[in-house]
Parts: sequence; structure tokens; C-alpha cells
Amino acid sequence: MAGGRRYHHGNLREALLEAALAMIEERGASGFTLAEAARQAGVSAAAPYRHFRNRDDLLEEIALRGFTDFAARLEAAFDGGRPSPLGAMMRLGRAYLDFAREQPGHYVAMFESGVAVSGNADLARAAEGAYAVLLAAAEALFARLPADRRPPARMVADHIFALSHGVVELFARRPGGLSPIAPAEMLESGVLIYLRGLGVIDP
Amino acid sequence: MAGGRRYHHGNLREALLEAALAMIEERGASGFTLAEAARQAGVSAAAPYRHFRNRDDLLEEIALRGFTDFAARLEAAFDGGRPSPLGAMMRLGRAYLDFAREQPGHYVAMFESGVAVSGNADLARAAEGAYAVLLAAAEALFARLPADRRPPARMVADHIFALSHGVVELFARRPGGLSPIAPAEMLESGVLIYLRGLGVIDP
DNA sequence: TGTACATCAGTGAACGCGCGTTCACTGATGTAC
DNA sequence: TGTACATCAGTGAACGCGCGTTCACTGATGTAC
Repeated sequence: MAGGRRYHHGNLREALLEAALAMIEERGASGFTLAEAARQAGVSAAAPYRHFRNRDDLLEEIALRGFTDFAARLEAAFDGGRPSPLGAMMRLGRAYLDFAREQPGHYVAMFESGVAVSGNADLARAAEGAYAVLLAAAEALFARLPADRRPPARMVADHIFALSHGVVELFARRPGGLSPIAPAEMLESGVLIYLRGLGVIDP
Repeated sequence: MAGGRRYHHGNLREALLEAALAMIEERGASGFTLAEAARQAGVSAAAPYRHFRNRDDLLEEIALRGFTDFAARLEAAFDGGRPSPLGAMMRLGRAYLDFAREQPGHYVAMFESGVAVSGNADLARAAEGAYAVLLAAAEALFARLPADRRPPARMVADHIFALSHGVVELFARRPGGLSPIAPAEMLESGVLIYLRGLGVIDP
């Protein structure tokens, strides 16, 4: 950026995260190496250890940022369930796919890297934050039903989570696409049919 | 097995596949190495090259066998849609989860290893065979509907495929389980709600 | 039944490679006075 | 404004490691006669 190589990089931590992210996008979680990230940032192989305990530490930081951004996007899409819980749920689905498409490296770090979410309190908190939005969206759908006729919100959140993840993994990330149906369309129709089955939408 | 080390292994190809499978189950697709597989089979690191062109070749063979077994299990579960297409579809869901649980190494090689299905004709054929069963099961559901009221079978097959895969990835393979709901129960309820939304089941 | 020989499935050594990580070090920065 | 010094963020060399793959080779097997 600022011309010649200076002894101090100035922003090495961020540069390493960025380089790692690009490598994960291109070659998957196991295709990322600290050595290569250092090389791309223009520093020695030892430099990253001033900013991260080890390789896993950097990977977890990427997953953490991913979950944080993910939760924020879902939260924004949900928007308190306004104007209608159904509309909010459909926005959530779109936001899910948008995130997976726009932040593929983060998505991989979060869900395909084998990172132990439960072994890192910050990570677990951030992941739960994202799940909480899904749960709130499910609950909002049933707010006007009599309490004894509400489906379990957790189950509904899990179903929609699973469907979304499945669409991403099987249909959104393949080169060319395994199916002629566009992922966004596929998730939208799937969720609509599912919600009709729940009795939330009239046939 | 038969006592001392003989010069000829006798069944090296199978032994390597088995060792690789076990490594994939334990450490994921990227955690498998030819060198370690050879070690476990008790042969030199060069021996595998008498049976496989390279590392990818072995991985593809595992994925191929996985898809073949998978298709056969789905076919058996579908059983021509007897006695009812609905019952057959539910059996298909159970067979999907059973396969993922009983053959985790194969499942990983098939869906998480980055193996290029489209780059290997045999593999592509086997994968299509499995998908064809799902498609047939979807079509069978609508056989008695008037043709102009049938949902697109491909879409339905894709939805159910995505939901199944999502359940496996998010809820079936985690230690302890991310959700208190058992995967089998979760997939079953999800498919039932979805099919009700399609109008295939009465409310 | 015995022998010659082609074929096959192994060996062992070597190649080049890149990785994660540690260590004692040093150049740059910023703070106290 | 100037200087001493602590702290910080780099370096470069080295460690031990394991991997995929190739090569010329050799021991075992099985077939033809």
C-alpha cells in the first residue's frame, strides 16, 4: 500500500485473516495454511505467531466473525417480524443464501471446517445468536395461534435451518449447479410448502 | 490374518480401501493419506500405486462404492412405492439417515470430500442412480393427481434431498447433537409437514 | 510331475516439497522524564 | 525538543515431520509345455 516494505506491517492481523479467507474460499478449509497466508501478506512464516496462537486460532477467529456477521444479517432481515411474520421468515431465507453466496469463506469456516464451536465460548455465543433469530422467527409465526395449537418452535427452526443448509451445500456451491432450479427459488418454494403444511399459510 | 507377513498381501486393494475409509470416518476427507493407509495394511508406501493411480483415484473409488450402496439402499427402501407412495417416501428418509450413520466414511467421501463427481463417468452414473430413486418416489406421490395439478417432481426431490442432507450435516454428525430432537424424528416430521403442504396428506 | 519363463505385486530408497512451530535476535515505536 | 529505555512486531534460521510419487529392483505366482 504505502510503497516499500516497512519493518512493521501495520495491519498484519487483518491481512492474514483476509488472505486465509481467500484461500478457504478457493480451496476449502483444509486448503488454508499459515505459511501461505504469511507469504501473501509479505511477512515471514513466524510473524503470524505475534497475532494468533496457532493455525486453529486464526480459523476460529474467521468462524467467529462469520457467525457474528451472519447473526447481524439475519437479525436485520427478520426486523422484529414486521410487517408480517411470514414475510420476515421469507426474508430470513433470502438472507441465509445471500450470506452463503457473498461470504463463502466464512460459511465454510463456520460449517465445514470442523472447528469446535462448543470448545470456544465466544464462538458458541455467536452461533447461538444466529440460531436465536431463526427461533424468534419461528415463534413469531405462531404468535396468533392459541398456545395449545402451536408447533414446537425449535423443531420449526431446525427444519428451516436444515433445509437452508442443505440447499447451500448441495445446490448453491456446485459449479454450474446440480439442479436447474436456482437456489433462492428452491429454498423459497421449499419454505412456502413447509409453512403451508404447518397451517401458517392457506392453501 | 494368515499368520506371518507374506510378500504378496493377497487383498491389498480392499485393505487400502478399508483403512482409508476408517481414516475418513475419524478425521474427515482431508485426514486420509495414502502413506498411512499403506502402513495400516502393512505394506510399503509405494505399494498402493499397484492398485490406484493416485490418492484421488482411491478417494473416487470410495465415493463410487458409496453411491452404489446408497442407490441400492434407497431402491430397496422405495420398493416400487408399495404399498403406498407415502409410506415409501418415509422409508426413503429413514434409509437416507441410516446410510449416513452406518457409512459415515462413504457419506463424507460422497458429499464432503470435494471429489469431482462430474469428472468421473462411473461416479456420475452412480450418483444419478441414487437421485433417480428420489425422483421416482416424488413422482409416485402424485401419480393419482390429475396431470395439471402435479407439482414438479424434480423440485420435490430436491427439497427432500436438501432437507435430508441438512439434517445429516447439522444434526446427525455432531457429538452429542446440536438439537435435543433425534435426527430421524426431525427428518420424519419435516417431510410429513412438507408433504402436507403439498397436499399429499390431509391435515 | 517337473521345469522355464512371463507376469505380477511387492520393496526400499530417494526426490522435492511444504508445513507448523520455536528460538534468539533486532529494528521500530512510543512513552517518561 | 531531546534522550533513555521498555515494549512491541517483526526476522531468519532451524527443527522435525509426513506426504505423494517415481524408480529400478526382486520375490512369488501361475501358465505352457
